Amino acid sequence: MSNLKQLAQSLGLSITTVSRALDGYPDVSPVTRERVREAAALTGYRPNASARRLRKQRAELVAVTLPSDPGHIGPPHFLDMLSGCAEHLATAGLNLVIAPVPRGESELDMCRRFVDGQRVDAMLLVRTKRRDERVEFLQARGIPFVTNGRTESALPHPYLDGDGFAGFQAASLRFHADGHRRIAHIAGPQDYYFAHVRCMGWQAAMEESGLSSELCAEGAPTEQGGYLAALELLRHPRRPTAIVCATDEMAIGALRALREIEGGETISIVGHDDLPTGAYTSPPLSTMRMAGENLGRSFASLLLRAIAGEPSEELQELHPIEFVDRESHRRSPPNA
Amino acid sequence: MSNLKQLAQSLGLSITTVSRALDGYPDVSPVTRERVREAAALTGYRPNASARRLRKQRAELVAVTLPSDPGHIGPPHFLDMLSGCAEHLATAGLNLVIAPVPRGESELDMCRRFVDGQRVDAMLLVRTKRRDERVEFLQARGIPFVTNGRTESALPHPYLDGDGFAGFQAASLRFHADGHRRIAHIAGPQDYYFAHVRCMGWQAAMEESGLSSELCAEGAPTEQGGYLAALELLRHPRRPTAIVCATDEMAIGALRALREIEGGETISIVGHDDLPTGAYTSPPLSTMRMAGENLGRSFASLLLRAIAGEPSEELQELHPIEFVDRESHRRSPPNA
DNA sequence: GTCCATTTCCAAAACGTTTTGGCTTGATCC
DNA sequence: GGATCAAGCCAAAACGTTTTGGAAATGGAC
Repeated sequence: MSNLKQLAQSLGLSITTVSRALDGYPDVSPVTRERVREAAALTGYRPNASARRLRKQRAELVAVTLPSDPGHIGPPHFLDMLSGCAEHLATAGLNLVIAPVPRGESELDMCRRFVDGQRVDAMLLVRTKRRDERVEFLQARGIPFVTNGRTESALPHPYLDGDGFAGFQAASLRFHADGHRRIAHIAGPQDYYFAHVRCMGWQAAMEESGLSSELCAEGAPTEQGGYLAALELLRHPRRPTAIVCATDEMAIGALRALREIEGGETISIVGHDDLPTGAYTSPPLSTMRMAGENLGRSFASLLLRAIAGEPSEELQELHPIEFVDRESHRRSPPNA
Repeated sequence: MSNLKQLAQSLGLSITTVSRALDGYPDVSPVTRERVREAAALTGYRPNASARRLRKQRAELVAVTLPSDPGHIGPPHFLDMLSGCAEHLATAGLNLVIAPVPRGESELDMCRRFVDGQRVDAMLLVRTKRRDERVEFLQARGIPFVTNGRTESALPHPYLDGDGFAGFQAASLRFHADGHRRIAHIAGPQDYYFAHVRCMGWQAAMEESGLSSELCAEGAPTEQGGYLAALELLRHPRRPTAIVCATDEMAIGALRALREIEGGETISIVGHDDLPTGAYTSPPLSTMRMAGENLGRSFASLLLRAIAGEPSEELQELHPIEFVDRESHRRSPPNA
């Protein structure tokens, strides 16, 4: 509506003075400062965002790219995370834009568009792959970014991740300690870092316990993927007595498979993500979760510090994994 | 990186010509146009977003405000919807920013901030209440917007909604036709339009069938809310034999209550939203859903048409509700 | 050769802010 | 009384685009 020029004219002051008064510069007398502020509040003046952005050479925007597999963008609580992130970014005057990748375009193209048009000050990357071309691109361009999940990039970069290796190792060892000797893993697609590292954690536990690593089935990171993978495992001549699932969604699909197969209810299972729904499945799903609350806020904080120029090495958070014990991890103990 | 001036200089042309060549104006000769385009593609030139926005007086942004109840922002597939919306908006050069409402601030304040700073060209409102101050504000300001869900506003405004009344009426009548005579409703908070209208649909069916409307319990629109409401209903001296739940999340909570109570497994239940998880509950949850695919795209389309100035009356979509029959709606038929 | 129309290009203004580098004014100091 | 200084204000430039209103060159008609 109103702009600085009109406000200045109505006050009989220059644009400069009004601008500086509102920004609290010391070279404006307290009395004029107050006068300006009152007038601004009265007319509901707010600086034009585009103009400020142009002048300050900052987009005041952070983008997060969303993979566009229909139906499954990360875990359902992902939006909560984004929301928390956006909320914290807003306190620094930044807004979060969501940028789904249209079919036929790569996530890299998306990044390029945002970066080259100077549309964003930083980017948030999710679903990192072990070798992630987005990371390489942004590193080359020198654009601040934070990833949700690590990568195998040669150069260090800011990330926030859970220690999936330790988590899945511990979960598998727990099953071993409970007497299980045939412990299976339902793995996610191995080009994703998180899926790979969880699988490695399970494998390490198997080796450590002297157990076989043959009971591993890979599937899509969805209920359907978990369901199919579980069916595959259950076809094995010597069935597993416990299953460690890469995600809760996969675990929920696996639970369905267990219900459909005779004797399936005696098989223990554990997932990862702590989906709200997990408490309401039958049996209630035992699971794991990244420790720490309000992770969105942590992402925002990392982003802001990356924008401020802090070195990448200091912007890496590896959170421990904690167990959420419900019932599915201790069904009838194995007697074989 | 590079800007129009540099590009123009390197080509020995004026800024004007380069700009118009890239925009395909007819007063640039085909040969120079090609020359310019090649150079632009080569250097990866993209116009500075802020500058264009300032000059064109458009923010190229649409905001969606997110209520900040921790843990529950609409149904889990909400992000899919937003993603679809953002994707379609992007084809028109608009980006979608998510704007969670910080504690201590109202959704109205958020709207005001975005609108007065000319940060957005339009807004998307979710979780509409029957009387919604955001709607009133935006109408007064003349800012384009679309709501997810109707309101009781005096003036018409663009919306996209499911016909909850008809859906819940039909679901309740189906139970009646199946022989149920004690049909309960688990309702959401009644100041939300969707919750209110679903409750009304159930009530209408009760009247139509000559049944009592006493079996109604209200709760928070979460698993927990549904769980508690179900427990309340089951304490009634003459239990319901069927329950119509305002949302799937509430229905999933209610299912848990049914499992905990003796004889609960004979009670039929139906939800609304068609959450992916519903197919994996025990029993698989029968539910309802708004007809139409890619609703996000519909939202985007409505937004674009609202920005283009189409009258509100033509931007109202009321989608029918369709049933998704799984198992929970036909447990052992009532014999009382 | 003159005139007109068409093609092709461009200088300058505008969008609304922030920031630089002053300019006045009045007080203080010697 | 002149030099010095601080306080308070401001004109103008800059950010990078789009758009307006021509200007120069070309070609054709007479």
